[in-house]
Amino acid sequence: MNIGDAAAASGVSAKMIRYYEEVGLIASPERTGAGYRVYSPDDIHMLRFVRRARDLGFSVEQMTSLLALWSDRSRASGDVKRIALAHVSELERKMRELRAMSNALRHLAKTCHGDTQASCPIIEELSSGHEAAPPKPKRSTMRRRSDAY
Amino acid sequence: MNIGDAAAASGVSAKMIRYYEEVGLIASPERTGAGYRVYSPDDIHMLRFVRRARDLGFSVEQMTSLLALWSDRSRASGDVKRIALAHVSELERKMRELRAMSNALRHLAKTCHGDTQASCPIIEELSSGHEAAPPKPKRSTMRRRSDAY
DNA sequence: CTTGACCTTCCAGTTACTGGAAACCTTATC
DNA sequence: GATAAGGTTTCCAGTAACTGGAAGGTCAAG
Repeated sequence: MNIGDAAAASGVSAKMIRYYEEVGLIASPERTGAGYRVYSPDDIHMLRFVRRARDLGFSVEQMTSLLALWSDRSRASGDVKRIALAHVSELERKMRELRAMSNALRHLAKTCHGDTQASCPIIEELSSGHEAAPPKPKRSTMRRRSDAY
Repeated sequence: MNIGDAAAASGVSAKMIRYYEEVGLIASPERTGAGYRVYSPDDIHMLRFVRRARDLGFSVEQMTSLLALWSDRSRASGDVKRIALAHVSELERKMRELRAMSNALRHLAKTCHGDTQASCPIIEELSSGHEAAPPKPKRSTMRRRSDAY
C-alpha cells in the first residue's frame, strides 16, 4: 500500500502524511526500492485515529502523546493511566461544550423564526461556560498571563 | 471595559481579539478618545462563545457563520433553521467521535497495565469510526476518494 | 510629573498545513 | 522499446491562525 492508497483509506491527504512524518508524529515507513513509502493496515488505523483527533482540535503535540499511549507499551502503568485519564477529562470537557453548543443551536433553530426579535437568551446559555472569569473583573495588581487556550 | 478586561473575562487573549477584529470575525468596537477599544458585556458573551467554538476546532469561517445565526436576525427563518441544523449535525458527529475516543482511552487506562503486551484491540475500536467500514471489519480493496471534509 | 501597567500599530516568526514545480517510477498501450 | 498517463519523490513558496516583540501613546497612583 503506497501513500495514495493510504490517504484514500485513512482520509488523511498524502501531503499531510508526509508532513506528519517530517515533524515526527508518525514513524518513517518502509520504502520500496524506488523510494516509495509503503503502509500497513496498522498504519492506516493509526492515520484514521490521527485524522479524527485532528478534526477534534487536538494539536500535533497532543496527538503525539495520545499515540504514545498505545505504541510505547513499555511505560510504567501509572504513567499510562495518568496520561490516559487526563485525556479523558479533556475529551469529556469538550463533549460538554459540544453538547451546550448543540442544545443552544437546536433551541435557536426552533425558537427564532427569522422575524426581527430583540435578543436571544441563547447567547447567555452558551457563553456562560463552566470556567468563566472569577467574579472580580476589576483591574487590580493580579495578572493572569497564562490564561488557558 | 477595555481590551485587557475583555480578554480576562472571556479567555480570549487581547492579541486574538484584535486579530479577530482585523479578519472580520467580530465587529470593530467603539473607541475612547485615546483610541482604546471598549467592550460591552454582550461582546464578552460573544467572545466566550468564540473561544469555545475555536477550542472545539471550528475555523474562523465556520465561526463567522455560527455568529451570523444570532446576530443577523433579518434572515429568512428557513435559512437560519437549515444552517443551524447543519451545525447541529456536525456537533453531534464530533460528539460521537469524542465519545469513541473517550471510551477507548478509558478502556486503555483500565486494561493495559504497562506490561509488554502484544497488541491492543483498542486501535480497532478507535480507528473504525462511523464513516469507516460498515459492520464488516474485513477490509478489502475498496477505495474511497472523497472521504469527508 | 514621573512611573508602571495598560493600550496602540506594525512587523516578524510559528504551526499546521496546501499547492506547485521538477524529476523519477510504474503501468498500459502501441 | 517508445511514449504517455498517473503516481511518487523532494523542495520551495504561500496561507490561516495565531504569538511575540518593538516603538510609542495613555491613564491612575504616588
